[in-house]
Amino acid sequence: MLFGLCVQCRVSLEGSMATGGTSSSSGEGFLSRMALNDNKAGMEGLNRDKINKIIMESSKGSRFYENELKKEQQVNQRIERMMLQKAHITEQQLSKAQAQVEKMTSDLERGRDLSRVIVHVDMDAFYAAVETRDCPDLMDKPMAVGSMSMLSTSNYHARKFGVRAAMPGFIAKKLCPNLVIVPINFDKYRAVSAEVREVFADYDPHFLPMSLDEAYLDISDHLEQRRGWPEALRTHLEDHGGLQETVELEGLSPVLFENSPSSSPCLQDAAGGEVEVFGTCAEEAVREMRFRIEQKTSLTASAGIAPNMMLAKVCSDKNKPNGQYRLPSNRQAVIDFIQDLPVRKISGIGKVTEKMLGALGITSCSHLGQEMALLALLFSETSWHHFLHISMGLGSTHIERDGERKSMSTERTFGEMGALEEQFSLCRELCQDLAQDLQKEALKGKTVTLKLKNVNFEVKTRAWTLPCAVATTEELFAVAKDLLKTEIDNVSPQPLRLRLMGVRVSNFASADDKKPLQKSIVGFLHKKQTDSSSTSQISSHKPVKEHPPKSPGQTQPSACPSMVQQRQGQEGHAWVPSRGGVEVGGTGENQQSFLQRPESGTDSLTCPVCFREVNTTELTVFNRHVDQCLSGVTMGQNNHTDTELERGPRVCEEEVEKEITGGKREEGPKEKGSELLSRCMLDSVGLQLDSSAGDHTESTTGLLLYETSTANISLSTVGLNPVCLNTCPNGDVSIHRANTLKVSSQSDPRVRVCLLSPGGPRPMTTPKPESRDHRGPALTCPVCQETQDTNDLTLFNRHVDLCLNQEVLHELGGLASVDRTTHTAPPAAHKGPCFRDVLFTE
DNA sequence: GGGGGAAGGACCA
DNA sequence: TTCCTGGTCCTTCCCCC
Repeated sequence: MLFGLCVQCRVSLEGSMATGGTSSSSGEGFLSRMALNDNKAGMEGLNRDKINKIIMESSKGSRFYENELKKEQQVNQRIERMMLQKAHITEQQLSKAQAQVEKMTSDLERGRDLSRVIVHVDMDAFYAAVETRDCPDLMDKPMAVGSMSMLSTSNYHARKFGVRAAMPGFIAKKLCPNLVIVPINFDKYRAVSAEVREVFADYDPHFLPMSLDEAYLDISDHLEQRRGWPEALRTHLEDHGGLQETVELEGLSPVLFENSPSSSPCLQDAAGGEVEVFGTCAEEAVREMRFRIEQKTSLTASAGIAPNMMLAKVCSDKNKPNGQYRLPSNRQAVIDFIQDLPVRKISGIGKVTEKMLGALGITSCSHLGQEMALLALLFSETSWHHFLHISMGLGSTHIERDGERKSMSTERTFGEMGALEEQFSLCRELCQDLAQDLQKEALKGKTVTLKLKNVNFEVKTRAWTLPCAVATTEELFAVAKDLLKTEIDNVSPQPLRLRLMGVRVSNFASADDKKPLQKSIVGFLHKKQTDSSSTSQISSHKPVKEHPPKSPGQTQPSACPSMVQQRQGQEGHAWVPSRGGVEVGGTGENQQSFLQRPESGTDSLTCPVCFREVNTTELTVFNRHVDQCLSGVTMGQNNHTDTELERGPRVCEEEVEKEITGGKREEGPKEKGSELLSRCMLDSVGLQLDSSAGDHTESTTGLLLYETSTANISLSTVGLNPVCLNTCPNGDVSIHRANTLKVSSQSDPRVRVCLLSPGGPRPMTTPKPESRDHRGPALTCPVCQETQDTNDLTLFNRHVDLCLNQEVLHELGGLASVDRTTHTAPPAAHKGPCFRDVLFTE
């Protein structure tokens, strides 16, 4: 393990923290949460009092110390509350809880699985070992990797002075003035880690890396095969030139395999080199793995072998460094092993939990088992279930691979920063970095969180959830900057004095959000069929056969936001509705899927690759077309030109953007821009406006007016900038696939639709900060351009709708006028921000 | 009262 | 002079239905 923040905790309430904030084991007085944790390999027998005194003297009075003090007091208050609760527990409650615990225990016992052989491998003092290997001068010196601010790990010489991971370098220097601090070099460690992982893969191709220096492996299948292996496959040549010499010179770790002597002696190979033959059992396989790692990297590893992940992790620490430990796969051995194990040894029990359990007199896993009824009454269900598993020696026997990522973030610590420009500039940089990371993994998330740590080490997080997933720098920054501004306003006129800023994206709502551009066609189709919340009606559409997914190099370009949005929209993502205008993502009957027959009633299906209608309802024929399209994309030889397939929609967008925002529109007649916009919008989804009914003009206010009886209009291409839309009375307008507008009307054959074109005549204005609350972005009406004196999103949406209605009606000949400033309507049913709230800020 | 979002914190490497 | 970074999960609080 590297960099674990493992500070020894006091385990009783008697500490004076609760009263005065400091306690002492030596009469000197110190914060227990800051005291040295010497429960680590190479730190046995240290003078803890002396070391703690130095640590406290270096820290006392600092802002960090004050904050730690505050946190310690909070924990103590938690413990006091818990003890109060405990005092009120009745015998009856306890026996009821006991019955519950017993039932669960027997259920868990029945499900105990001892069949797997799980290995946890941990490289010994990894970063320090790499640096020492590459710079032999460091061999006999106390050294650590990190900076004066923070150390990542230390070698065994340094540990003798109390220097360890997660300790600031300046304190380490006080403990050990001769300490050599080597700057961290992640690239180097990554390269070595890759070599180690190559070895892991030979034993479990699906191993689970936990960090650069740690991994879990399930070697059950390997052992199965290994039993039949001839000796030659289990024989490895020892490289004397590198490793062994180094290890002996370093004196950092014991001689190879000191703790797990080989079952077979070294033999001479034909060339005179020494070879090592390994056996077929689990210990031998792991010993071989460690041998090969050492041969390959000159670095040593420790390992634990057990029937589950929790136990394997504990076992790997048992014979560290350069050792291994196997816990036999039988129930009694597991129970015996767990009995005296300190709870703090268990992954997941940190200093706070240890302290809380300690207050109840629980320090070992056997105590945990004895007090389960009490714990069931004092802790949450999740917590006591976890405790019960630990007390029974149960853990995961299935190594979860390819677990879904839940969030992605980036943060930076710096010297005090108070200047606004600097803060906003950094915020943008962070958004940019994060956007790049998101792009690498093709991720988009709905929740953007800003993390701030002030100079007093107080951490604040402020989050905002959007109706649709975002990923670009601008999208992230639009939210993050508003969150930041709100925090700045909150402390105004004082400056916001920061020492850390971070931006996080989470709430990857669905698999489609995560990999919007890597979805197979069958996934695309199935999504539509299985998503009950989707608006699609796959009427008459049976499952379509699977097509091979495109290779990474053939994925669609993701650089263009509107295209991404469009593709997402095709996959059924809802565009959160605003009041009064169009209803989106609902269950309206007007909504269609791509595979739905066109409104015209002709028997055809729309190809999801080329977006064209195929005049058939025969799925085999349709599939053949899709196949051809796909292979055309793959081979670059489609019925359609490269330009159409690869650049078509994109080019259209660019043309549109140029038309709208550039000089073209002003150069030529207005109709030209409108025509191009219309054509491109429709082309981009392969749909056509009914020319006999479609008719549109551009107004002086930037509104594009459509008159049509039946049409599908893509909004994505005009989505480069905010788009508003509304309808005239009697228009049945809906958005399906999130960005395609469908227009039809039973009552009026000529429905009129209005789109507010992007880059319209009115620039967005800066919101008035004083009119905002702390909950989110400022609200500026995109129609009247007035910053609204309300924080209520419902009222704001209502205002926008009213403004739009007025604007539209005016454009279409005018009916009734609407007072934009009146907000008399009942509040809308939805909560939270809508699409507009996000886009129409600054 | 339950669901869900926001905020904060514990814990990990 | 100086105490990290990036991630997951859980708890608590609060609002809304």
